[in-house]
Amino acid sequence: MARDPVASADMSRPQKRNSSSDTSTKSPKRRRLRKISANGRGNIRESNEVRLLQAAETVFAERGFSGATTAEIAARAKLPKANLHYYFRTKAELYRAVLANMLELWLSELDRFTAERDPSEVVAEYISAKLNWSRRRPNASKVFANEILHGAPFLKSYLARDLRQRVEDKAGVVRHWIDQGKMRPLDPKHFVFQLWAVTQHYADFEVQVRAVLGRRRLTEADFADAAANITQLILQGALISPRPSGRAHK
Amino acid sequence: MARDPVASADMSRPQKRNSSSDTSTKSPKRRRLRKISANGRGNIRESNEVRLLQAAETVFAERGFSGATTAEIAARAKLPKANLHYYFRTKAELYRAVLANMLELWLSELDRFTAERDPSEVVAEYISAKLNWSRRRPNASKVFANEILHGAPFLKSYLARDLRQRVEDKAGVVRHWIDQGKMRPLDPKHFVFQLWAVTQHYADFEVQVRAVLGRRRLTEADFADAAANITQLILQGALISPRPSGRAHK
DNA sequence: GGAGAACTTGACCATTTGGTCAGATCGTCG
DNA sequence: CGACGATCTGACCAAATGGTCAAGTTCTCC
Repeated sequence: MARDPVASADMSRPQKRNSSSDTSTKSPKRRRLRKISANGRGNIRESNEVRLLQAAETVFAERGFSGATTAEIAARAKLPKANLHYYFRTKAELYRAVLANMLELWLSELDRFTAERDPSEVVAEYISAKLNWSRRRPNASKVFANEILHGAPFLKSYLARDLRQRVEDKAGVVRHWIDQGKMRPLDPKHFVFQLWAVTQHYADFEVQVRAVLGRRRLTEADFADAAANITQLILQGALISPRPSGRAHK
Repeated sequence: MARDPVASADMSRPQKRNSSSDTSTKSPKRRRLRKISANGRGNIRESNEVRLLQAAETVFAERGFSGATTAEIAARAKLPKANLHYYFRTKAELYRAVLANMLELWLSELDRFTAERDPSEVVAEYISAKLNWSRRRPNASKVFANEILHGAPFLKSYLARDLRQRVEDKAGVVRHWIDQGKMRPLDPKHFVFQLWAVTQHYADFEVQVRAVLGRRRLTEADFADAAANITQLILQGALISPRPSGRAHK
């Protein structure tokens, strides 16, 4: 129950004109205040919003923002189209909600990058976690990829503010590890890009991966292979395993 | 809009132009037979097709297949829309042309993977080459990425045939290198995925990269940094540099 | 029990958009 | 020069689609 992802949708409620000015959400008009009778049960709104969000994630992933139709989303959610527009006034608002819904999850994955921890452990964990997202929620990744691919009309400010800051911070941690001789001297930001690239690839380019591997679907084993390969590549390529010779470790 | 653009060859659209005058010479799949007067100069058709293809690449990259409008493409090519449809009967046909136009270039880059050559040299070259494509023709990469992202409706067969076979072949080469102790024992296909992922990332996720790096545009220096990072990561992570002492690694 | 909010939905509508057409105009070659 | 195909293009059109409405139906709570 809890895990209400809709919470983040808050910011997308009072949506209005869009285009590229996303931060301007001033909420000029409070949406119908939801009664939400304390009744712990049967919150119709929540139930329907979740269904719509899930359907939307799938459709947006498959068709992109322009290619997706509210009719198809509604159909997939098994609701009449007019009902979809009752919960989400516009396609853009629904799209925003889907994005917000996912960013919340992603951003936090970088939290484990802290100077005190051991980089090889952190990196291995991160790869595993991101790869898991690619496996469990490929559509979320695809919607995000599609958004970025087309110039991030809705996420420009998110990228420039939150994400940039976050990476800036974590780059500091990586730099610290480098200074400590735990990592090779590489550019921290590019290192992060590389991590993102290889892990998200399995969701975004899933069709290609499947075609090349000759699979009808990517199996758990395929992801295990991917994880093993990526981990080895990154750990060997970017980390410096504590050698008996040099300075102490841990 | 057409539900499924895949329709491999939906040229069934009867042009109903007339009933005979066209010599009914549908001989080769080729459309209207181009006179191509030996006139070495001013081949109008070619000139216009090129302009349309370039405009289309840009628009498809920015908007995706569904989001792109033939009107915008035509405008960008500075031609009336009807003229666009004179050269490319449908949006799908134009889109196909854009894709084909690029695959031709990409597929060949893998040619350098031959057993005789030194892997570290080959890989470094490949990374550099792919990264160059990302820099010089980001739109081509984006159109491709978008196509794959949405299930490769137009490229399914290409992926399953040509690409798969090509990777299969090159995987053999990588395996050979591994057997020779020149590379670490990794999965060859996943290794290729990793190469693609990190290099194309700079074209497909350009906006994100720019945002995080705080650049208005990615500079040559940025790509140099990327190349250095990727090369180090991959070479250190996947190759085994000839050690004076025994080959014992690990 | 019933007032009013929350929710539902079929019917509509204004735009957008891919694609067509028929009548010009241009270019080339015998 | 004249024929004829290649090229050009403004005007259209039918289908698709985002979004609106107003008339219901269901819930909640006093």
